[in-house]
Amino acid sequence: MDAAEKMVLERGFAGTALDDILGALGVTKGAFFHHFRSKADLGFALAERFAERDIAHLKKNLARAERLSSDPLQQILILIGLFEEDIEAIGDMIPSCLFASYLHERELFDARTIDIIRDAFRNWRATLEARFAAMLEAYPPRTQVQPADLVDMLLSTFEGGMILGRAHNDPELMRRQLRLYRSYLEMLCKPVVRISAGSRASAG
Amino acid sequence: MDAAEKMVLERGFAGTALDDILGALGVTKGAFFHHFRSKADLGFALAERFAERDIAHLKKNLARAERLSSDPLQQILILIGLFEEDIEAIGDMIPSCLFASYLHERELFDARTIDIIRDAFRNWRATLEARFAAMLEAYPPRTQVQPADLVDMLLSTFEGGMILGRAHNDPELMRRQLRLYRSYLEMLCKPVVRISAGSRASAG
Amino acid sequence: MDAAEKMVLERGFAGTALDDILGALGVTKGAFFHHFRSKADLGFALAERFAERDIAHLKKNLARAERLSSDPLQQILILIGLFEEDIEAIGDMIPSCLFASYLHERELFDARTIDIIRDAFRNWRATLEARFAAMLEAYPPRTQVQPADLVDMLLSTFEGGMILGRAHNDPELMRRQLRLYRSYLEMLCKPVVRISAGSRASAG
Amino acid sequence: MDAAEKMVLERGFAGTALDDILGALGVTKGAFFHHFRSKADLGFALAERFAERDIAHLKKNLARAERLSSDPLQQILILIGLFEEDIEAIGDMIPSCLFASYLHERELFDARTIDIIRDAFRNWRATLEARFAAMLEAYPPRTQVQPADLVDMLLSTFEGGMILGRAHNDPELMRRQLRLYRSYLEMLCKPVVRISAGSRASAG
DNA sequence: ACAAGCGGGACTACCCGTTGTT
DNA sequence: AACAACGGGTAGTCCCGCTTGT
Repeated sequence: MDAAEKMVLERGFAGTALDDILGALGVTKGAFFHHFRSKADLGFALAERFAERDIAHLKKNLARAERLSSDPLQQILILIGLFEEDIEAIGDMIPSCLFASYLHERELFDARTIDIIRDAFRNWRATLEARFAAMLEAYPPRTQVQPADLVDMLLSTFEGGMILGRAHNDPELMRRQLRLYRSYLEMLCKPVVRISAGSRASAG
Repeated sequence: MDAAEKMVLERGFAGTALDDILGALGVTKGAFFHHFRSKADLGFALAERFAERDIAHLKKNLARAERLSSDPLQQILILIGLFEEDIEAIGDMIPSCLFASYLHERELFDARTIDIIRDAFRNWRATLEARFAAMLEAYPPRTQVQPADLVDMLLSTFEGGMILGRAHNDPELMRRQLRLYRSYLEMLCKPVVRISAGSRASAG
Repeated sequence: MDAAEKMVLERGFAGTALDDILGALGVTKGAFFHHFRSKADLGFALAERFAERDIAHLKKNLARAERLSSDPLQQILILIGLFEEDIEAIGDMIPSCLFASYLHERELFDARTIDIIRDAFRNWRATLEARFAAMLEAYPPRTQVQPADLVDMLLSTFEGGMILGRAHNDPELMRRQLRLYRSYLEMLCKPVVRISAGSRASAG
Repeated sequence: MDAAEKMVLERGFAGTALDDILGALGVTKGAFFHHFRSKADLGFALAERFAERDIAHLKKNLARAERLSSDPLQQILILIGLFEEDIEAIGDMIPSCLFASYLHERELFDARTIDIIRDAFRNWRATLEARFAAMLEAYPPRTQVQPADLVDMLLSTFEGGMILGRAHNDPELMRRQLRLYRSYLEMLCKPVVRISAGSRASAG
């Protein structure tokens, strides 16, 4: 199933033949069709599994961040940092998102599968929106922003970063984008300090 | 060819049968294979065309932005605003990027086609990096940032915004993200307002 | 598979559509491609099978000839006679050689398939050369000849005879050629009769 | 047209696409179909041309042989020698016979084209049979043979030699077979001369 | 629960011949 | 006389899912 996911991420769902997956795994058709009703069913299961792992990953890092700090801003900054670490951990491989892949072949999937994807993204929002709201509450932003948009911006940084990373074949690219996003949040939430002369804040 | 692109964007390349494209256009296979050596050849031509239009679109908006202001920061802010307008103009349809689609089926394409994509992204960098550098020169940023990363962040906002927009079926999403990106640049480059009372920055 | 061979022998490999073969056999394409990777693979299998039968046929007749006589010359003459009988047995049908057919479409086949053919011909040489050498040893020939060339001459008589037989639509033609070949060997190996005046040898 | 013939000899007629021939020649379809009604028509024309050249080649060498000697046996031996020379002249290339090629795809051709081939072979017989008869008349053979069979044997040596030559990729093979054939004729026709002791005839 | 083989259809590619134009 | 473009049909390949047997 990991193998299936990997192949789908490299070739797309339609571009991955069942025979290829099964051949690579040494599984026969008979075995496959015992567990899945159809290829679309496998697609659905892959999406479900990906969504579960995805949200579990988020939850895990979030829990760690919350243990490491009780400050709403710090929690979020740490969360992003943890994601950066995770990406670094996988080395030179550029991660890829099954959801993005599916969305580029949207018409091939039934509504059920697409719902999984939408729910997954909503789950991120549901999980993080309150945290971002708390952060904005605690650190009034210089610009008025919606917590939901900040969550989307994080997800967008993931999705966009993966695509750009693949295009440039640069595993570091996404981490740089995440750092940029983090510095954005810091800047957004850091109160202006200057008294008189035009000194300038320098974020770390 | 527009039709072909549209179908590929909805179903992916492998998921789009030649018959579907040709049937929709009323073209016969004989005619098609007279002009293209293979389906992959069509894929290449689509990528080429998309890259040309993509960069032409950037150049056009960039030229307009440079006519509207001579300030480096303003030019970039206007540029982003023009993109927002363009997105608004297409209404409820959520735009999609052929490059992202191809990258999700990367193994199906030959190196030549993938090169087109990488070159297109490099072209954005090459075109905008100097402008962002000029902007940072004129408006020293609060945080040290690389111009190239800011360009990537713009592209990432496009790519990520399209994916999220599709996931939520929300045509407005990407515009909100672009506005967020714009406000980020403003914040980054706007000199610190000098008030009196000694508030304090707390960096992480 | 017999049907496939027959059709290929009448129309050539490229000239024989898979549909024709499958249609004649009542086999579906799905079934076919389950057993063969490609049409070329069928071509290879046909060549292999033909080579096996070919050499088995030779070996069988050779064994029979060796049982029927212990004289090296007689063994070879008998061998040729057995081939004549076999040809006669198939009646009015003119035999045809898959190898010759393939060699006339050589560029369509991969090296692997062509190797099968070359090996088959070498197999004839390897099997018969020693016998011909023994024959020449026992019956010093009037003219110096190489055993390998005599083997080739036998094969050439087969190949050429089949082609001429087809051209003239004359099933007897090859048998006449084989008889000619046999009489040549007899003449070559029969010691000169010593009489007095210029009498003449008359072989049967 | 030479190019067409060459391609057909390497790939067979069905295996040679019109587009390939035309592409190799830089000719367009329009031009082709002005001169030929169909591909089959080209096939016919190729056969005709090949037959003409073939018989012209025979006639030319025969005329030369007849100028070089007035003895019927010598004429034939010289004729064969001239063919050997011609084969040697083309170097390492192994000649191939369009007729044999066509006969291996017989069902693809109409009767008209096959007739060309049969007539060509008959033409050889018609041209040479009388000469062989004269030879046998002048030099009573040791074995009773039909002149027509000796002609066929010559043709068979050509056809078989070409096939074997290709199989072994040995340009010399056919020449060795022709020499063997020549020595056969010499042996067949040379009167036995010995008076007493068991000397032996040596052909040259 | 799994394995092997098969069926039928769809897909890409190709190929011969034609058509309208120059 | 020649050409570019095209049409219609077919060839080979593949692929999903079903059937049958263990």
